[in-house]
Amino acid sequence: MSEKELRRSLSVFPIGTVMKLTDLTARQIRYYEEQDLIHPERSEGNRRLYSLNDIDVLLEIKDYLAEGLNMAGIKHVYKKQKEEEKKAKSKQPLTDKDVRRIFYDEILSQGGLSQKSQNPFGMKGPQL
DNA sequence: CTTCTGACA
DNA sequence: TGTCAGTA
Repeated sequence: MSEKELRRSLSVFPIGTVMKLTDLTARQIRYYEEQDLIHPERSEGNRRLYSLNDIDVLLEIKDYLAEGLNMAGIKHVYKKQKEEEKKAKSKQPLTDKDVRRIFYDEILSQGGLSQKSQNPFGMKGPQL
């Protein structure tokens, strides 16, 4: 692991800072943690400490939500993303955008995973 | 003052 | 998801 990755993984921000950086409510941020989408560490006083990586994920989740995906859809994306990561280690490296495009198509073609009252019409498509 | 967990008129 | 309570 490079030093840069290590630093991005250091948990140092309290939830208040993450709220301002992501525009998400504390309720949402904690909920996504329950869904195992992020894994913040805890301080001595049991306070959550987030890393830059956690913030990036939160920002991505916000995008997926805006694109009309519900929790099931988002979890599906990350699940598939991990599967691809393993394959990529032995084969050709897949970029983050490739992963997004591939699963965006896959998910939408299946029709499901989109949020009920949202996107009554069509989705705009991934911003690549 | 900020964050945490649990709960729901 | 919002929000209120009672803490730490």
